[in-house]
Amino acid sequence: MPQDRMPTIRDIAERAGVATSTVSRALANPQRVNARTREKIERIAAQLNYVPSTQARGLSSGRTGAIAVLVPDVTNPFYFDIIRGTQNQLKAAGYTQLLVDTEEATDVELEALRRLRRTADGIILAASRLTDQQLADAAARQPLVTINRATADAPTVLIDTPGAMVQALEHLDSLGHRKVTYVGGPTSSWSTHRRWNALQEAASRRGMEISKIGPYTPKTSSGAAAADSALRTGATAFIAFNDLIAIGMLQRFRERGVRVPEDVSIVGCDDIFGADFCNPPLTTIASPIEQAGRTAVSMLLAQLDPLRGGTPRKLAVMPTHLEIRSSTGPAPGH
Amino acid sequence: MPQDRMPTIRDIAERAGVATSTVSRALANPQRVNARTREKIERIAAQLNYVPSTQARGLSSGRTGAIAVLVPDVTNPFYFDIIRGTQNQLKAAGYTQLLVDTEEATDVELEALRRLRRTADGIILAASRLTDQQLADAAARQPLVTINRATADAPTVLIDTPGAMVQALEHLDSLGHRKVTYVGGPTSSWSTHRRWNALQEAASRRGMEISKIGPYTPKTSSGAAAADSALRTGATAFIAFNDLIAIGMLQRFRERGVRVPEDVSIVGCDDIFGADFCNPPLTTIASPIEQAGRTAVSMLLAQLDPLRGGTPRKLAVMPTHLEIRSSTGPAPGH
DNA sequence: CAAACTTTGGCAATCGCTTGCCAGCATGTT
DNA sequence: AACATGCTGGCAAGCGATTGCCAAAGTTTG
Repeated sequence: MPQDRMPTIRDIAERAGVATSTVSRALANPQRVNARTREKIERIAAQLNYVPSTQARGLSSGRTGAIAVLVPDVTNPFYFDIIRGTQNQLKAAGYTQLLVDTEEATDVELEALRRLRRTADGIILAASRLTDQQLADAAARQPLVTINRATADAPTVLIDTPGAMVQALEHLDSLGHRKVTYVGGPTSSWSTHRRWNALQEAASRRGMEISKIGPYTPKTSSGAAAADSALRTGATAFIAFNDLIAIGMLQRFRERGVRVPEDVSIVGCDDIFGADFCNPPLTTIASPIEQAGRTAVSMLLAQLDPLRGGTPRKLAVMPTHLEIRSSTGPAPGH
Repeated sequence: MPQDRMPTIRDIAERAGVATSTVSRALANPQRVNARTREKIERIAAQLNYVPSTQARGLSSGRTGAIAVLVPDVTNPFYFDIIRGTQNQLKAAGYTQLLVDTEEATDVELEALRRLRRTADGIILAASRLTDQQLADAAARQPLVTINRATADAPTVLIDTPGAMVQALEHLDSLGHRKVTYVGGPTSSWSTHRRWNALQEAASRRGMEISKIGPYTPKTSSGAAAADSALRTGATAFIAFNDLIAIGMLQRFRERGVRVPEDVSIVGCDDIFGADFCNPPLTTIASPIEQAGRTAVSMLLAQLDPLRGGTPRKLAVMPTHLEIRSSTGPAPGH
């Protein structure tokens, strides 16, 4: 692999008969240099197939040109969409995306944050497992935007799932379900508490009976246990923390011969890839996940150079809606 | 955001009363320095919450500590498993993962490769759309490993899908299908040609009739057109380039009232997330995708420091098998 | 035509860390 | 006792870009 020394601005400078500083300016600051000189330099650069060293540039400028995206689990389709959103927007802005999987673990998250302090210009933190204090510390050290984890210390993108939870409850109510169970996500997840609170309140307002089981890991494989446990609550409808769990439950119900939606109804959350083609297709809370990723990037970039970005928003709330498919139906005996 | 100047080895050196070179060595090359000095330095470093600058380190050492992973489409679940695999292994080896979406476009891929020459220590190129010549050039410039794209110029990880394609054909044959259609992927995809060739050969050996339609974009949304077109071939069984297309076809058949597997059988490829819970569950060619990602990383790292890695392998072939579920059944009238 | 600007390009310091080379000292070897 | 070795740690030269400051040349202006 004979990768001969890469050309530097110095090589260009020599061939062009100018100083390196002129080359640097010609490339980064075109109007600072005479058009003829610039063209000459550009020509030589192209000819040498010159690529500036991000490293060296970063050293003097203090920026790395990279933004890190931290997600709890890269394989969770929910985060795919986030990543797709950030990827798009970052590329458009000329940034590189560093993808980090924090394995749903606080310490991994903290360690990543620490290392990245020098490696990335900013961080997008999806569904952080950190405490308020830890988040505040992190935000004080580096530009940060959180997704689905509100904090006073950093701009946040929230997907308004709780809002649609209420819709889901109404939907179930109108189908005659009086007793509903919420299938909770990981205890460390801020979202699951938020959703449960919204549900509780809405249920009591409508005089519906609601209970909670869990916590469950947000994977389809948790669905079996969740399904069994859910059945024991005696509820006729279940609202799952997310689609992964809901899909897992669907599979388990099928195994056990419990018919959906004839015997029980089930509502998922997120409308991830697969929610529309599982069996039966899942009624779920659809969220503009990808857009959340894009918005997070915008908010972060605005924070990075406040000059251009206008007033940086501190909070963006993404609208959601209930996507009714076939996993919900009339309560038995209705 | 008052991120006060970050501590450097110089700060540590001052407090420890040693030279910066000693600090550098204490941190990077522990046995090169007296134990007492080292401990002192380590203590101060911890106390200052020191994080070395990857940039500066890279400048002098010439390595960036980052590996780029290029995939044609981040939202394709197939690549997500690859990404999960690389992510795991890279983290274990202390590398950072740069994720780049090449948008199934040759020029985006080339440009990314160019930029990354200075930014990453090595590249993992999944399902590259490059020509042999372009690949050879890239491989000559930087350490490179390809996945599902064989080339003589770089180590390669291949998923032996063609092997299992033959199994799939046997399976269909034994169910009485005599006429099969292959639903092809993008023309620029090396894999689709490879699969089609394997199928053609196996079909002629077994005296089965095989035809091809396509190309189709590997998304579920292509499935509708694929399904309609597939039906017109008069075949009773279809083998799709990948699960995404297969799942899209499943949906379309359902819409059109074509029963699977009673009327037609369909085989997917990759066994991605969702293949087991779609309706009906998809018979597909299961591949150890995540392991392919891990293997690619190992091969790349072996290439990066040949000292440790032993003989770097030039080719790894991942075994596959046919996962029979419910989308295949006896041919009509059998 | 001189004073006052502008434009253009070079010099050199700097960013934070690594590393080759050397010197001082403690040990070990004849 | 003289000399070869081995440990440690400091000096200083990079790595490849950016940028403040300055000077020479070119333009405007009064």
